[in-house]
This record gives sequence, structure tokens and C-alpha cells, in this order.
Amino acid sequence: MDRYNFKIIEEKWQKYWEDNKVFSTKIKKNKKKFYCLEMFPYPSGKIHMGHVRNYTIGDVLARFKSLQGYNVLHPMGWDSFGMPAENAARQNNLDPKTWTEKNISNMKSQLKKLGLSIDWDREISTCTPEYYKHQQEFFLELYDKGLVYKKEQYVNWDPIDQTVLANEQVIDGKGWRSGATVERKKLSQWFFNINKFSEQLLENLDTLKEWPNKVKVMQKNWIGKSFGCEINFKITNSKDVNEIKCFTTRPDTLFGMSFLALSVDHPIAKLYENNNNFIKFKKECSKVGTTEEAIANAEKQGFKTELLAINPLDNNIKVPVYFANFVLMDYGFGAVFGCPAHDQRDLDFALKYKLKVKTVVKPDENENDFSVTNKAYTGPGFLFNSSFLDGLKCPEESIIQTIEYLEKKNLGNKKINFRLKDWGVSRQRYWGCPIPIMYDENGNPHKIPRDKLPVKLPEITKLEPTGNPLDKLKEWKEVNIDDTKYIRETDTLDTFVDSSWYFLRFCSPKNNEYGFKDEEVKYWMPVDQYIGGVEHAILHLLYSRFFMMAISYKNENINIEEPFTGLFTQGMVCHETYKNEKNEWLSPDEVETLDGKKVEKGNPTKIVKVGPSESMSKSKKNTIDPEKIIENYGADAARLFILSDSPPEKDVQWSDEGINSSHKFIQKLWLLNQKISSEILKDHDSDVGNNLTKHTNQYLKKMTDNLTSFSYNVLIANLHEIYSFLNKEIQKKYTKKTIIDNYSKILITMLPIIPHYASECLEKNNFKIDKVWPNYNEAILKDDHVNIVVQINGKKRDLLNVERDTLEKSLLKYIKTKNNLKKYLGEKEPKKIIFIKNKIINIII
RNA sequence: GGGCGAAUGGCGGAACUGGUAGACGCGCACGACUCAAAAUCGUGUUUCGCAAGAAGUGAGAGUUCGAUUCUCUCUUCGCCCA
Repeated sequence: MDRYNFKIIEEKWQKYWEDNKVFSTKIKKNKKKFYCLEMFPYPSGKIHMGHVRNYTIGDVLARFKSLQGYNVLHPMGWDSFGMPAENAARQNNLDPKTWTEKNISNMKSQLKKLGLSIDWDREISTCTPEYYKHQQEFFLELYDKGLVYKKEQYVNWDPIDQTVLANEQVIDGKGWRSGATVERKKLSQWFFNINKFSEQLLENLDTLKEWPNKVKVMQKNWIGKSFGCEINFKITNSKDVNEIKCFTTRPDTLFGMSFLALSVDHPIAKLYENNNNFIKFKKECSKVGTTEEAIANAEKQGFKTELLAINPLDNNIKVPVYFANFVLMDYGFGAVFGCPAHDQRDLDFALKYKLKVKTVVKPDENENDFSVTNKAYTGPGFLFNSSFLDGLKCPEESIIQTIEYLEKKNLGNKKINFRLKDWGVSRQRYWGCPIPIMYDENGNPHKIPRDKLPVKLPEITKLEPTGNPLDKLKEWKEVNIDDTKYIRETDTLDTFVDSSWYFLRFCSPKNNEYGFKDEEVKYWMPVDQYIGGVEHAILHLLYSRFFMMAISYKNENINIEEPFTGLFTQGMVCHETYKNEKNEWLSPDEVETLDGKKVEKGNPTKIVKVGPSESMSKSKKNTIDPEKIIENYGADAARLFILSDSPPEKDVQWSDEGINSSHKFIQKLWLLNQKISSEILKDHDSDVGNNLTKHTNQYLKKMTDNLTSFSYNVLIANLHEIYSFLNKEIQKKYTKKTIIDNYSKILITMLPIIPHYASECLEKNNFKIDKVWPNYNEAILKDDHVNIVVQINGKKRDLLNVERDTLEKSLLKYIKTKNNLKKYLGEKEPKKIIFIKNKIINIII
């Protein structure tokens, strides 16, 4: 009996797969296709356990589908533009390209060690001109379709580093590197008109049957369709302003209005640009971050104008107009009317500026003295104090009827509003895809001609700490096309653009003419199963859906609206956290167990504080390096463990005991394999029964079901069960044919999970079989004896093993003879008997 | 504050359309092998109880012959949005 040497065997099979291009894919028109895609990684340098989990889950599915006879596309690539490369380059005095390429090559070899069934011939990397050339084409294509435009927008501006910061680079209102207070600054930026597809993005969610509901709800909320009304408020006392247009979802509370609030970016603000107090106020507002949350949490502040707005429903009511810090220009028209009684934000504002609070919705029809003081009432009820609207049921009748009234009187219009904003894609960064635009001497934008694409990123060996590097490269910026001088756009594209179409590129990774070939995309798309982290539930998935729509838009050849038919979001990999006496984080490597206690390694007197299991992160030092795990236990063991302990959609806890147990299990399987091999040699004349075949079929059914439903943790449990069963059953006498028949099928079911081990066993046993997913035989699944639960008054009293399909009468007869049941039954005739064949008998007395 | 989801042994978790709660794994205990230990193998392991038995899926109600599963109320936790 030899031990299983995973090092030699895993290497052998990985080499075999690579040399024979086993996973290389081509279009096969006569075969059903299956496109299995996992979210491609950012090449940060090393793979982490999250990758191991993500790609193992995907690999199990890809291999399973392939065994089932599908033509499987299972590619991998690199999301290789982005800030970490720039940061690392600045720190290490490298150029981002070198840093990125080194990381890719390292991570690629790590991924290969996992034994993934990936078609590496299709590998792509978004930072290569071969990739981003086509992205630039798409940009221009969208530009032609009217889906790209330029407008001014606020950004986080670091005044010291002279650079734009992403939201996550702003910590407590300060730049992460310079520590300078971040300012809001207006820049002219490129936008994708994602809003054009708001309705479609929302409606299509219903068609995505194989998406987690959670993700669909998140996207729905993000798109934020609201039904409301635009109202024109007349201004009485100004010669500059006649009216102000507002959007509201609650026109029915118009009689409770006590002020009008405008964004400081509202066009009317122009009138105040010389007013020192307003300038001061606006500056205050700019200190609040750009996120909606920051604005919502900030103290409500206003700047009062002398303007008075007229309530359209009652011309005698005039209310003051304020600029307010909680109104955003992006929402509605940058203007809202304030009804303090029924909106907490408005109430806070009204209380601060001592404005009127008029209650116009009462919770109960008869509660006429209901009045709001310091807590806004936003629930349902009935309108009152509202003149001719009194008595309307809120919100069912009140909103619609108010809108109808306003429309009839030409005071307002029904309007659908979306929270979804257009996608700002400009980034003032070096390490991204250059935007293929140039400006003439008047500053008008022009497309870079297609034959001049790609606009390549210039090589930079040393990145300056401040400013946008491209902006400083005069020789790159200035371009001469058709004897005309232009200046290039120096912004690059948001890296979310790179990942919004990579799944299309995988269909035609080498095509030089265009981002993809129509026929290839038509064959492979949509992605049948997309697998990744739930953290991409909104942005990446929404942008990808948009991009697919944008490409299909006005395109006769491609008509795919949704890129991902199925979506699976896997949970995170967690590990216990450790701290020393000084409350500093310790990595698992620095901790050992002594007499059941965790102590610092090599220092048994130092007790380690064990914290809760949390998602692995460098900051908490609770990471485990997959490379070391593969080195010590093998890829199959790592795959087995990462699948075994929790359902894939939930978080899983990494533990030494767990990986160790998986490793041992493979060793046990190996011993069993040797036992079976020698049993085959004995070649008994006849079978001892059909127990082996029956169990194998039951097992095959479970495996097929659990693979289909992503119950991968149960799948591993099935594997343990069949092991225990075989280990005992193989001692009985079975013919060579019966053993091979069943065992070979069992080995094939291991191929998706522990591919190296299963391939080795199949080869070693020299079974002459096709590698196809085994079908189970329905007829043989059923046992001829079944366990029937005997309940008396609903309580379980016995378990009887009887012949299948035993009838109620004979069962009852039998029960009456059983001594242990007699005492419960008594002498009386049962009142009622519930009998379900082969399952249960419940006797009510 | 709103939305969504979850809650099952010491731990991770299983249980098909309501029908044997606790599969499988970890841990633990005992035993075998060993001078001993590790490794390995075997047995046991929801709780209380010597047992017979009883209780038991976050709490409380409801529907049902029967509820982890369906309905309602509540508690706690998680995620997302604000």
C-alpha cells in the first residue's frame, strides 16, 4: 500500500492537460454550449483564498457540464488596469506595466496549480493595447450612437496632490496620502448615458430567473424608479426668476408646504454668485462629501433668498425659497418643496429655521386633531387641512388625484424619475484605457480616427506624486492628424469599463478587426453561469448589463440584452483573528496551539487572544496563503475543503483541522482504490446481491441533483458516504464487471471536485470507459424494503421496516401484534388513521 | 429609518413539494495498536435521565392527524440602501 503522492500526480495531470490542450475550446455547432465564467481577478500579486473558492466553484461546474456533454467555454483573464499598479509603481519606482506583468505571470502559475479547467489560449489582459484598442472602438461607437457625452461634475479634489480622488481614497474628509481637506471641484467629464436604459435595466430584472433575488432587489433599489410629478412654482417677487421647477413623489402633501429648497448648484444660484454670504454657504456645503449618505447625515443648513414661491393649489399661500445643503442637483431638477410634517429632513430644516409645520395627513379618518410636532408622519392615512383634497385616502388615491388636478390646470405633469445617474467614466489617472478623443484649438472634441487606434498609453518610467501624468506629457498630448494640430484627451476610462465587456472578448480573444466576431458571440453568449462576489452586485453587474444593451442598441447583428443568464454569488472565506498582549494583530503563522490554548509561536508564555472569525484581510492579518496550502496538502485537498464546510453562497471558515481532514480523506480514498483494484483481480463468479449497484445509483442521483443545485457542501458529504459504504461493501463478493461498472462511475463523479486524484485512479485502473457523466437508473433506485414511521396521536412510537407498498390493512394488523405499541393503542378502535404509503402511519385514538 | 435575508448539538452545517430532526465533517470521549507518543483503525457523541421515558430546530401564538418547513407577532444577528 503506497501513499498518495499529490505533488507528483498533480503536476503530472496539470502537464497533461496543458500539453494536450484538453480545455481549449472551439465552436461546435452540433453541440450545446455552456459558457461558465468567474469574475476575473485584479492582478494584485498573489491569489488569495477568495480566488480559490471562486474558481473552484466555477471549475466544478465547468467540468461537470463538460462531462454532461456540453461544449464548455471556461476562460480566464486579468482586470489589469487600476490604481494599485500606480501606487505600487510610485512606491517601488517601477512602471505599472512591469509590475502588472510580473503579478500576472505569478498568479497565472498559482492558478494553474489549482488544476482549473481553463482555456488559457483565450487569456486576455485589459491593460494590453490588443484589448483596449477595441474598448476605444466601443467608446467611439457609443459616441456615435449618442450614448456618450461630456458634462461638468463634482469630484473629490486633493489640493496638495493636485489630483482627483476616488471615494475610498477620502478618509474622514481628508486625502488618504496628503491629509489635505478634500474639496469638491467641478471638472468636465465624460459620461455614459446609462439612464437611457433605466426602464429596460429595471424591467429585465424580472426575466433573470437564475439570479439571486437579493441582487435583483439591490439593483432595483439602485435604479430607484419613482413615480411622481413635476410642478412649476411661480415666483412672485423677482424679475429674474419667473418659476422654479420641482420634482416630487408626494404632490398630495402640497398643502403642507412651507418652503422651497434648491441645490447650491441650481441655475438660480448664478444670481447670488457675488453674494458673500452665499459664497460662504456654498463653500460650507462643498465640505460635505459627495456621497448621498454624507449629505443625509450632515446637519441641515439653508441660505434664505428673498424669493417667494406660490403654492399652485392656493395662490394665497406664499413660501420662502432657500438653498439647502441636502438637495442634490442630480436628483429631480435640483429643487424640492418642503413639507415638514411628512418628511423628517424637511421637518429638521423647518424646526431650525422656525418655519411653519402644517399637518395634512392623519393616520385615522376621525383623528382630526392629529398634529406633527417633532417627528414627521410618513405613514398612510387620509388627507385633511387640504381644502378640496380633504378625505382622500393616502397614498392610494391622494397622489394620483392630485397629479390629475395639477395636469388639468396646467400646473404640473406626471413624471417618472430614476435615482440611477449617468455613469461618469473619466478618471484623471495614468494606468487606464486612454479615451480616444482629441480637441481642436477651440476645445471642441473630435473622435480619433479608427485607423489611428489604439491610442496607446505612453511608457512612463517614473510617476510623479502629483497631478495627472498624461497631462504633463507634452509630446504625447500634442497630435497632428490630417495636418491639423489637436490636443489629446488626457483622462482615462474608469476600470469598470474594462470589465463591462470582457465576457464578449473571451468569445473572440484574438480578433483584431473588432472587439469580437458576431458569429462567435452569437454562439457563446450569453454567459450561462456567472460566478463572483456579491460585492459586485450593483456596479459591475449593472454596468455590464448596460454595455450589452448599448452594444445591441441600433445593431442589427447583435441582439442580446442580458449578458448573464445565471448568476451565483459566493460567500467569503473567513478565519479566526488573533491579537497579542499589546492588541496587535497576529497572523495564523505566528500562533500555535499548546494544550488546547493559542499561544505565540516559540513563546508559550504569551497567550494569544482569539477573536471572532472574520473575512480574510491583510489588515487583520488573518489570511492564509493558498500557495502554501497547495504545497503542503495539494490542490485537490484545498478544493475539497473549500467546498466542504459551508454552502457556497455563505461564508466559509478556513481551519487547519478542516484542510487536514480533507487531505486525509484523499489518502483514505487512495487506500480504498487499492483495495478495490485488488478485489477486481479476484474476479468472483457471481454477485452477492445488487446492493452495490443500488447504492451507486442512489449516490449518482444525489450527486447529479446536488451539482445542479449548487449544494456543493452536500456533494462532499455524499462523497464521504459513498466512501464509507464502498469501504465496507467491497469486502463482499462481487464480479469484476459489477465492481468496474459501479466504481468507474463513482470515480467519474469525482472528476469535477478532485480532478487530479480522479484522473489518476481512472488511468491506474485502466477502465475502458468514456468520460461522460453517468446516468442513474431510476428502476434500481428504490429499495424493496422501506422504513415506515408509526405515530400514535402524532407522536413517533416506532419505525417499522416493511416491504415496499405494504397496504394500510396489513400494516395495521402487524402493528397490533407489536408489544411495544400495544400500551399506546389500548383497546378502543382508532378514531382516525392517516396513512401515506411507504412513509408514515398515524393512528389517532 | 427603509428593504432583504438568517436563527437547528460544543462548532460548520444536512433534512426532496409539511411526514424518522441533527446526514456529512470538525471537536470531544473511550477502546485497539504502541514501552510511550504521533499517525491509523474502531465505538460513542442533541439535552435531561441508571432506565423506562420526556423535552427539543431564537421566543410566543395559529393552521394541521403531523410544522425546522406554511401564517402572524416579537427578539437577536447579518447584508444592502438611506
